[in-house]
Amino acid sequence: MDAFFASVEQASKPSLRGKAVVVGGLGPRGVVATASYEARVFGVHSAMPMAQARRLAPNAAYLVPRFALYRSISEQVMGLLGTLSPLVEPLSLDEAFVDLEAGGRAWDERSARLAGAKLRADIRAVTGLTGSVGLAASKMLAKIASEQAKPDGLVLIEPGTERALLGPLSVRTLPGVGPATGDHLRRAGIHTVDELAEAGEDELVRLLGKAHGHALYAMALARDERPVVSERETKSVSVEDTYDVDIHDRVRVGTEVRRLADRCVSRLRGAGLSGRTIVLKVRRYDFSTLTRSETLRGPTDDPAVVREAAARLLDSVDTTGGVRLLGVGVSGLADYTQEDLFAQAAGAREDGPLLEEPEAAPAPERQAPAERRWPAGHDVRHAAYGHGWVQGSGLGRVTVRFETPDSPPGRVKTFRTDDPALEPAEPLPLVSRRPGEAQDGSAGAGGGPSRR
DNA sequence: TCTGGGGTCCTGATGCTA
DNA sequence: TCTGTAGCATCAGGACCC
Repeated sequence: MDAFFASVEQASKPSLRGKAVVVGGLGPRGVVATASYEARVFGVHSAMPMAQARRLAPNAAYLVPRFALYRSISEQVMGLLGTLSPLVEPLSLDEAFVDLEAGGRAWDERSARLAGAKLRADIRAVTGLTGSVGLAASKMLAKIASEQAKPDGLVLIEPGTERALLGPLSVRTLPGVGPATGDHLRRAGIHTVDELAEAGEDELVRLLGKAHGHALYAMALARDERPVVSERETKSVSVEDTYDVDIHDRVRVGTEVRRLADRCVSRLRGAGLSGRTIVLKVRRYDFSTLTRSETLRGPTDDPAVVREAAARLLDSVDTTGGVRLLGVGVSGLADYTQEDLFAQAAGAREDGPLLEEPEAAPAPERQAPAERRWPAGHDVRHAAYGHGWVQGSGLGRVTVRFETPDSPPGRVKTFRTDDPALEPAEPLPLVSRRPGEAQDGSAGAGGGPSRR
């Protein structure tokens, strides 16, 4: 999907269509999750600090992500992919590989193109959004093709042309080559995929280590035999919070770690999992990050056990100077719990039950005391004016634009934050459905094989 | 007012055990 | 019984991805 989060926001808010939209954390330490193509013109891109984005594009709309909405749209799109093949490998909410051969939907260039074009039309019909399709003989090449296809396009890499196409591209084009590896290779005089291939396997292994060296050499020769895997087991579950202001108080650090442990266990249990290894993550005031872990005798999903382990790990960490981030994770997962953990839990169990927290609970320092919160971009309903979304709030006022996905751009009104006529609302569907129409979007989808 | 959150995979050091 | 070693598990950190 193209600029997925920002596109969803533009589809649901007519006044933002064609405008620069930036979705991400709005706190002092937020970063950009997605920028619309209009915002990218100003140099705004993913992972950029929000403060920098605001300097570059002061007039853009800044919105917080609405993951529940994105997830529901993602499910519609994945449903469409599922009609193409039993082998669909989601990479994220907005990306997936599809093995079209396994679905019997494509057998040559023409049928593949047809399938890809139909898929793009179906995505647009069902979600109102644009998606790009990369068609190729391997996952690596399909991924590169889809990057080239964005936005709103389709690119097919013909068999036999792969090496000629890859050769002149930057090594950074290859999946798995990030800033560090890119720098490493540049210092060795390797800039392009051709130069990577010329360097030879032994040299790449020497430079980058065994696994990365072999893998990169194979990719440079356009060799990628990795299959599309539809079922992937979760390997770890973790939660972390970055605090608006560094925490110096050791007692407070302990409280936050317990809270994170509970949230982590909550997620673990929600997934029906338990785990053996507890991991504590601490990012200090100077951005240095350290992790400490402890492996138990058996898997647990007991909040008291995880809390205790996290507290023990915290004991071994120096937090003087302050911490900006804390995280708790569990790995070594199993889909059962070992009841035989009495010895470990004996001292901890009296700590009481899991403190359930709502998913979007704000960290305490972000929470305005006893005031209703109106996050930018979230939907609201007003008794007199109908459906709208929060354009901004502060100083006891909230500004709302009244419009819906299929209305023209709407008018703006400002209310007191405690106005009883105003209440939070569920997002509306991006594409209005006619009576009797299928909700799952599978009607008419018969797409074809494309790799993604 | 630089630098989120949730993941995966790899590497090297270290210690245990057969 | 002692010693050397191969292999494995654990731990910490780093790179990468979306």
